[in-house]
Amino acid sequence: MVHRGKRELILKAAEALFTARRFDQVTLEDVCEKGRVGKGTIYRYFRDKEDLYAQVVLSGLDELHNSLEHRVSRSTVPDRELLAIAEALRRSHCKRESLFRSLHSMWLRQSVGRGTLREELRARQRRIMSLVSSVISAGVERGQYRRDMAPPLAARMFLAMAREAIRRPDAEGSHPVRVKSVVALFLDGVRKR
Amino acid sequence: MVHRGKRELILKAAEALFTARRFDQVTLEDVCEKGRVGKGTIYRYFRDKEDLYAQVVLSGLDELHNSLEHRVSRSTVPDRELLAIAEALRRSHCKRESLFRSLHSMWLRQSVGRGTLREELRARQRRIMSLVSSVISAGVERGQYRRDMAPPLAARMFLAMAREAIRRPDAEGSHPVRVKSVVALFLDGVRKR
Amino acid sequence: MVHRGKRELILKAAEALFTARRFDQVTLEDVCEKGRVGKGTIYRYFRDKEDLYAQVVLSGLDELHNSLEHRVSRSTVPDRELLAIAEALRRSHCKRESLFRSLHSMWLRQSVGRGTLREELRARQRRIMSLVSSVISAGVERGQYRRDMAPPLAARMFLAMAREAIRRPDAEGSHPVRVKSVVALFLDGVRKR
Amino acid sequence: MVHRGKRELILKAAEALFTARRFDQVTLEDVCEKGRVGKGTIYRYFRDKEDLYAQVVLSGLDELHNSLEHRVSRSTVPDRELLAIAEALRRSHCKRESLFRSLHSMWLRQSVGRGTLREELRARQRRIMSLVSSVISAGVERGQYRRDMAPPLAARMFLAMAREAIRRPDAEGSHPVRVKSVVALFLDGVRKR
DNA sequence: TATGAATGAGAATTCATTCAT
DNA sequence: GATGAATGAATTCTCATTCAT
Repeated sequence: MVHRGKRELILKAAEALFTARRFDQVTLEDVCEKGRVGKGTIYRYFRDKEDLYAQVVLSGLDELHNSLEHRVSRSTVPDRELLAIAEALRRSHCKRESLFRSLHSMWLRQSVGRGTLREELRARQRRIMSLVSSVISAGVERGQYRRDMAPPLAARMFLAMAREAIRRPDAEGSHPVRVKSVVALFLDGVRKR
Repeated sequence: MVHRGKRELILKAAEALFTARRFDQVTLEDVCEKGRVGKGTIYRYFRDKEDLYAQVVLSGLDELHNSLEHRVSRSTVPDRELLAIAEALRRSHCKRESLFRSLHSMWLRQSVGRGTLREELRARQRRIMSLVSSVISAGVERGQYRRDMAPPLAARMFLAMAREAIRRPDAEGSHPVRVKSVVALFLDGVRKR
Repeated sequence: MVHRGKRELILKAAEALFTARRFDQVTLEDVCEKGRVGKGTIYRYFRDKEDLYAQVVLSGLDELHNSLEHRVSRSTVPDRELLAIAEALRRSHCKRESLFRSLHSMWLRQSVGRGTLREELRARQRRIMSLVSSVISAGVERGQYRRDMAPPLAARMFLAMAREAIRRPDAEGSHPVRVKSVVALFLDGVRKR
Repeated sequence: MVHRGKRELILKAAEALFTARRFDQVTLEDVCEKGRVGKGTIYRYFRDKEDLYAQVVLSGLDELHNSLEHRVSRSTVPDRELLAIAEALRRSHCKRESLFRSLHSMWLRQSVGRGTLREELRARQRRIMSLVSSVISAGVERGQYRRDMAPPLAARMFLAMAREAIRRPDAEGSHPVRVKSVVALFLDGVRKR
């Protein structure tokens, strides 16, 4: 952390705060204090509070996407790739504990940003989605996965499960174990044969 | 809708608004207008804005739980019960379109309520969770479901998937169809045999 | 306390509260609770909160005046009468501990009531004043008191001293003793002869 | 009055207003207007309205104390010092007409401030009291004043009389004259010899 | 007459945003 | 560029007052 631009400093501080608390419970003064910058400085890098919030989310999604893409591009066995993705999500989660939960909740809440921003957010989400979807498609094409399960829907389910498995509260087993169980569940279901 | 207590009126109005917008984007004046009550009336029934918010969430979770419990208690075939639950979730969603998404995002965000309220919220979530969990347990005991999949974890996955399937944006297929697909996925996984 | 009219009930409750706290720190709800009456009832007997306040003050001054008048009319030795008045003030103080301080502070603060009320208040104060003043005048006429000390001014001083001697905080000696000292001071001053 | 800190500006404005009207009859908007500052500025210097009120009182007492101390330290004849104090009180009164009455009424009313503030207020009052008390003690030690009159009690009486003499309403004689009469009364009493 | 639920005007307070330094 | 004191628009919240029962 030799030298980081003010913008980055603010972004980090805001990320930590927006994740821990609600939008209205984070004041720009909080951000300044945490980021060790003056109040006016924020306005040099971000249009307003809303913009800062959006940038936090976007940068988080970008980072997540990069981390996933990196994993996926290597292996070519779908099962393994899915496990790798789940693992990547888990690591990303551990590294940025806080943001993850925040992203998740923003993922749902449509009310982030107005106009263009909203669209950009959607685009990032779709990008991640289709990355997973493409892995499943590959599995279907190779004849390993069921043809009657639409890959985009399956991808959404996969991500939903992965996220849920990673979230903290009072769940059984350690993270890595749960992640493995979940991938297994996704692959074979709960029903006995 | 002959006569409904003011409290209920306020709750309904607040539910609609809090779901559509962020906490800070809903003013109490909005709630008054929508609920056709005076500004002060809110404070007769709720300690403050924060409390109103919490009550909205709690009442939503209660309603959901009741709806699910009603479904579960009849059938005794786990597969069918799971489908029934998914259906109940879907209907609950359609009936209270808005709240559902809100609940979902609050489910994640830890920042609802301080002290007791937080605990109460947790309790409701767990109650719903264990309802589903018990259905899966029954399946395991009957030898229909895999023994190596912990029911509580499976239940969480099931709910995560169901929620995700029900959420609106740009997904393929109609709701009922997606719900069925998802239950199928949960039961048998994506892998071919 | 066989039966007391609602008006009296409210007055008593208000007196206790207005004395203990600032005008704005007493809500009509407090008064209702203490007086065991409904909120609307207050408005049957008093125009508004301001009026209630004024009535509390006026009734307190009336009671004080009656108590003093009673004492004065008997004795005819000014010295003794002054002592009697001081004693009466002290008793009145003990009996209605709270009101006394309140009266005292209202005595000063001009901001009680608007228009007629203000005048009425002044009238009561003057009535008490002149009662004491007449005692002093009598002393002057009898040649016992100095002719160069205007009775009205002396009366004001006497009351100011008496009040101060009676007020609570951290003063030396018991009440009765202090009262006696003060009358002595008023009669002969601090200077040695 | 080239440049005065905002804090001072606010304090002056508040002092004038709080003295003329009751606490609840002074709005912060009034203070802003009078002080020519923005509404938010008040909150940079004072925790809340209550705090502003308390600071007004404390600063008033401080100023009064300084003014008295200045007078007392010069002369060494008790009689003259008492007259000087009374004069100082009168001037302080004329200079800050309004505050004086306010101070007086707060002096009595216990309901200023909670916790520490209350204590601070008491401390200032005692400081002024003991300043006067020390002058009287000196008189006693020099054999000029009666030994049977406790200086602290006498001091309280002196201040009570001085205050009363200075207060406006409908009193006979000009201020300076009344002040002199009062000191005379304090020194020699009303009784003829 | 008595009541207290309902009301909304009005005040305190907060905090994003600006701008002189 | 960076800063943070100053601002006031916007919001929450209180509570005197009304009025249907």
